[in-house]
This record gives sequence, structure tokens and C-alpha cells, in this order.
Amino acid sequence: MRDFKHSLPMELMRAREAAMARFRPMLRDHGLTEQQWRVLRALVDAGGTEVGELARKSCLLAPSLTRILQHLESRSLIKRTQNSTDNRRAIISLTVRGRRLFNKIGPRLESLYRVIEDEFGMERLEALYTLLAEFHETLQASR
Amino acid sequence: MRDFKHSLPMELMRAREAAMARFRPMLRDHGLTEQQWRVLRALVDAGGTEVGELARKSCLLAPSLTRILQHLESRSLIKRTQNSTDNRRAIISLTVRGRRLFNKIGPRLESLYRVIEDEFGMERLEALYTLLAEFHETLQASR
DNA sequence: TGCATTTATTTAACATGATAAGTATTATAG
DNA sequence: CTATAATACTTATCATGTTAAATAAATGCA
Repeated sequence: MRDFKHSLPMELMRAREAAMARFRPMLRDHGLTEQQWRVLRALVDAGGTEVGELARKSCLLAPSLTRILQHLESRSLIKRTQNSTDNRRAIISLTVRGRRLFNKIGPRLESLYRVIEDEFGMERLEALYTLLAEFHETLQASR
Repeated sequence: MRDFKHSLPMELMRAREAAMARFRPMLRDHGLTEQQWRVLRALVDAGGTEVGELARKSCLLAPSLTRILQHLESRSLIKRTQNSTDNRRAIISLTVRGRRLFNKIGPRLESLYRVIEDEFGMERLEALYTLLAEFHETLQASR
């Protein structure tokens, strides 16, 4: 059998964890989990968004997103608007407070990210991006 | 701000999820989660192992591993042996039943893995491994 | 020896991951 | 129109992720 250390899912996990270990403490200082942050960021990126699309953009499963939205709503960081033509669809958007929090955290995360770019090198980082994107596209295309 | 889609942690997650989506159903058929499988695999790889080392090898946090070991022990897939010279350290090893389950699942996962190798190509896969390993080594070295 | 410190593991508490089932609303076939 | 199926979420349940605190055993040192 292949060596245990040579397991792709494990390598992906280790790499991700190495990166997140840099970001998580700052998010935590602002009372956000990484998943909550992904939701805020997706909303800034896309504006008002239906729950389903938001789940795809933030890479969260629907049940997780449901709970996260309840939490963020209770903190007044997001709000829901009902779609008048289809009452199943709720449209989620940032509150002013949500955007303010994003504006405070975003630049700090960016600078942490730039440190990683410097350490690892932009070329290798781009190569990694490319391989990763190709990888999951390859695997999804053949389903 | 950098495009949201161009987030390294997200790409790492998507790639990992694309791979795990292939493996998870089979594990589930045998009543195992991916984390439980990682523990069994680490034990096959290393033999009797202390809890701390097992956590590192299987990439699990200690509290998660504690729960998983309780679960696996209740299914008689692993057993604990006390280290006579240091009673804090428990040594975990597979039971016969645990090894039998591993032997049943292992080859099937291997063949799923070979499909991925074929689809994505061995060279690119190796390149990806290398970049990932370099990435997390770079980030950990500079802590 | 005695006691503060360190080390190994477990508990606790809250948040998310994963799957299945439930609910409400809209679309569609007959 | 109306029964049925499809859609968009939400709930429920069990397992793990993450952090902090607790426990218990071993070490180090006065």
C-alpha cells in the first residue's frame, strides 16, 4: 500500500491548515469563525444573494449555512429580504454593521496573505492555484 | 481586494472535497467516517502508537481523537494498552477485527485512488504533492 | 522529600460537517 | 383546476473542529 504520508487528501488538509493557522487568530479576535468570514466575504463579492448560491460561493453545506446565517443575523451582520415573486427564496445581504466589520478585517487578512506570497513566492503560488483548480475540475467533469 | 474565487484556502478545500467525494461513500458503506479511517490507517502504518503521536499522524486534534478512539474502542476495532513506565501514555493498537476491516476497505480505496491518478495524470499529481508539501513546510518553518 | 512545573490526555462548550428527513412554496402534468 | 412532483430551505442527529480548562501522572528543583 501507498505510504500513508503520501495521501492527497491529507496533504491538502495540512496545507490548508498551515494557511488557516495564520488567519484564524485574527478572525477570532473579531468574534468570527473562518466559515462566518467566508459568508461575509461572499456577500461583499456578490451583493444580495440567495441562500443556495451563497452556499456554493462560500463552500458551505446548506445546513451549515442555515445555522451560520441565524448566528450572523442575531449579531445584525446580515439581513434577509423576501423575494416577492418566490417566497421560498430568501435574499441575504450585509447590514451596514456587517460591511463595517468586513472593512476592518479585510485589509488585515490581505496583509497576512501577502506575507505568505512573499514566503512561498508568487510563481509557485500561482502554479499551485492552477494545479488545484485543474484537479477539482478534472474530478468533477468525470462524474 | 483579491477576487474571492482566488482564495488559497478555498481552493485547497474544493480540491480536497472533490477527492473525498469519491472515497466517502465506500467508507460510509462500512460504517466509517473519513477521520475514523485515517486513524485505522495510521495504526496499520505505525503499529501500536501513543495517542499524541497518533493525533499527529492522522492529522486530528487531540479532543477529536479522544472521541474517535472511544467510538472505535466501543466497536472493538482498536484496543488500549497501558505503558507500564508512564501511566499517562496509553498505547493504541488495532484489534484483529480492526485489521480485518482495514484489509477489506484498503484495496477498494486504492483502486478509487488509481482512477484519480489516471484521470489527472501521475506527473501532475506528483507536482501537486510536491508543491503542497513545500507549501506547508515553508509556512511552518517561519513560525 | 516536598512542591511547583511540565507533559499527556480528557472534558466541556460551542460551531461546523455530513446525511437524511421535514416543510413550505412553486412548477407541471393531466 | 388539482394532484403530484420538483425546488429552496430548514430541522434533526450524530460526528468532528476549535479553543479553553480540567485531570492526572511524571519531572525538576529547593
